[in-house]
Amino acid sequence: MIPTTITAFCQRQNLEITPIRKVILDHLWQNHTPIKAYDLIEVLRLKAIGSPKPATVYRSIDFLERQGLVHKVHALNAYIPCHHPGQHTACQLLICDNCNDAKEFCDDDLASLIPLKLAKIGFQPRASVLEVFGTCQQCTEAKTS
Amino acid sequence: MIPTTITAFCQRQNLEITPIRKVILDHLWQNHTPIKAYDLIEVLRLKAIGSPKPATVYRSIDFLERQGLVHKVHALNAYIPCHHPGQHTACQLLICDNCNDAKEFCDDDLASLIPLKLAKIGFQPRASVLEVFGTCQQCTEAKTS
DNA sequence: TGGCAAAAGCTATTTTGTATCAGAAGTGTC
DNA sequence: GACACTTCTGATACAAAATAGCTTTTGCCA
Ligand SMILES: [Zn+2]
Ligand SMILES: [Zn+2]
Ligand SMILES: [Zn+2]
Ligand SMILES: [Zn+2]
Repeated sequence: MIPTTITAFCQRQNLEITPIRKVILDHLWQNHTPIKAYDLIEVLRLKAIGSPKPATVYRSIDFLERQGLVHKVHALNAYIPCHHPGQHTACQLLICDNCNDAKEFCDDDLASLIPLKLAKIGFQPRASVLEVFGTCQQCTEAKTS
Repeated sequence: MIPTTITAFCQRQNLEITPIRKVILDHLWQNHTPIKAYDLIEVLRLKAIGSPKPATVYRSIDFLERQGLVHKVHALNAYIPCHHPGQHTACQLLICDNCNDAKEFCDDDLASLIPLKLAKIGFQPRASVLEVFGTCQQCTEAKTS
C-alpha cells in the first residue's frame, strides 16, 4: 500500500523501517482520513505485532515525523502520511468539516510566500503548518446535487 | 490589561463578559506566551473566582473562541488573545522555538492567496490556521550579539 | 566476549478535554 | 407573581491523548 516513491525514499535515506513502523505507515497509506494514535495501537494489536502500548505507537510516530514521512493534523490529533517526504518544510493541509478527510495541498507559491513575508519582520522560519478547514469538492458536489 | 479596542469590540457585539471570562481574557492579554487551559484553572483558583473545574475554563475558552477573541495554538495546546477580533478567518501565528512567544501575524496577501489557490481545486475554505515555528527577531539578535 | 546504541516492552502517571445533570440568574409574558 | 425560556455556572465523573522512567532485547562492532 505504501507507494514506491516512499519506499524508495526510505531506502535512499537508509531508514530502519521496523515491523511496527511498517504497519503504521501502511495503515496510514491505506486510509483517506487522518488516523488517531490509539487507533494505531488497535491496529498493531489486531495484527499481533509486538505488545502495543501508547508509547509504542508514539515512538513510531515520532520517528516517522522526524523523517518527514508523516504529518500530524494538530486540529484533529491525528496523523496522515506525507506525499512528498523530504521536499517541504511548509505543510499545507485541507480538512473537510463534513467528511473529515485531510489532504495535503502543496502549493509552491504559498510555501514560498511565507518565508518571504516573514523575512521582512525578522522572523526566521524553521517549519510551518497550515490547516485549512472547509468543505471538500466531493462534499460540495454531494450537497448541491 | 485588555486593550480598549477589544473592550470596545465586546460592547459593539453585546458580548456578555462575565467575571470568569474577564479573568481569562485579562490573563491572556497579560502574557506574551500562549497559556494552557489548566493554567487558567489555576489562575481562577488563585483569584477565588467561582469553583474552577476543567469544564469551567473550557466553556469560557469556547465562548471566547467563537467570538473570535481568542485563538488556540494547536501545536502547543494553548491559547492566545486575538488582536483583531472579527476581522479575519485566516489566523497566522509565529511561534518562537526559543522563547515560546507567539505573535499574531496578519498578512493580507497571504490571507487572500489561500482561498484563491483553493478555489482552483474546489475546496471551500471556512477558516484556516497557519502556525509558523522558528526564531523571533529578539532571539535572533540575542544569539548573534 | 564485552560494550554500545537503537528499538521495543512495561507500568504508571500526567495532561488535555467531554459528558451529563442540576442549580442559579436574568428576561419577557401573561 | 407564576410561567416558560435562555444563558451561565457548579459538580461529578469520565474519556482521550501523551509522556516518564526503567528494563529488556537485539544487532553491531571492537
Ligand atoms: Zn508532506
Ligand atoms: Zn468532504
Ligand atoms: Zn486573530
Ligand atoms: Zn523568541
